[in-house]
Amino acid sequence: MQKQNFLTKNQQIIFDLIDKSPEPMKAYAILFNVQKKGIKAPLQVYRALDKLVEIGKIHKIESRNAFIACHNSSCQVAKATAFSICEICEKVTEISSSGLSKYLANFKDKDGMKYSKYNLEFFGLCKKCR
Amino acid sequence: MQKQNFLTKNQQIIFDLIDKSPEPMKAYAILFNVQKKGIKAPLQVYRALDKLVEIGKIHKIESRNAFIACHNSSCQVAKATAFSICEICEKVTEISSSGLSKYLANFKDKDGMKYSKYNLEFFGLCKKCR
DNA sequence: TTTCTAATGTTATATTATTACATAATGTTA
DNA sequence: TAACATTATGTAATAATATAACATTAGAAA
Ligand SMILES: [Zn+2]
Ligand SMILES: [Zn+2]
Ligand SMILES: [Zn+2]
Ligand SMILES: [Zn+2]
Repeated sequence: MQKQNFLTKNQQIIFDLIDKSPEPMKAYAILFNVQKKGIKAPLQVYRALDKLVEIGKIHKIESRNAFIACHNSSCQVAKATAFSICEICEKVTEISSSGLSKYLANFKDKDGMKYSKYNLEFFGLCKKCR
Repeated sequence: MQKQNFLTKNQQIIFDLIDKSPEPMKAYAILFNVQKKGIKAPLQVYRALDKLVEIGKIHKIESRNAFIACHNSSCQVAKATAFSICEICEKVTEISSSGLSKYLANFKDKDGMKYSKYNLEFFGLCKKCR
């Protein structure tokens, strides 16, 4: 379940673009690409991005200020995300490891506090770049 | 060892400011604060920040575009960082858990790849805000 | 001293993101 | 249906974050 939200026109246009992209897309690159479809202003892009992030259709790669589509179709990881990022070619892969997500969801800080929301970005070299 | 690098004048001024701050500081807040000390331009701040991050004296909180001093005096975690962030008061605490850092350093992705560099940001409510 | 490198100073500009306000579409309830 | 609330859109302006380019200076090192 989840993720069956209906998207509005702008949200769908922007999601489709990100979903087709082999690499994370930046907001203004998205804007440039959707101008021919009538989305003319940054705010229109950011509003769609905010919503798409909120419902878990896309994720923001914080260290890159870029967005990728979620391909963890089965999960509720909208707010518990992990990625590997290649420092040469900038390829980003979403990690879906139940071991990792369990470990992090059960991690307790020194006050005994647990966190269900987190973002983890691993950096290294991808297969091609090694 | 490490972290015994000598800082230049600008680096020291900016580090001292961040180190005294109880919360993460943003680049332009730093700029505003150090203008009376002769640091007048954004680039001077960003250059010092880049260097301080590189040598591990400070860390960037990617989701907030802000910087905090490292207080893990003993460790080499300049490039393997974890934080908890309060979503109400924005308090940020650096997590130093050898269990967590070992787990992440030994984590293998589905290609068997390990990563010694990572950034993890947990989100939740701090003690005060709960 | 000469040379090399890292750091600095300065201006301009690029990139990323939000505020403010008006309008339209959609959903909910009476 | 009408009335109302909520969400999404359109548009312009601007704020906030970050870098490019180039000249100069300070230190290290040979
Ligand atoms: Zn995902
Ligand atoms: Zn690569
Ligand atoms: Zn640290
Ligand atoms: Zn708090």
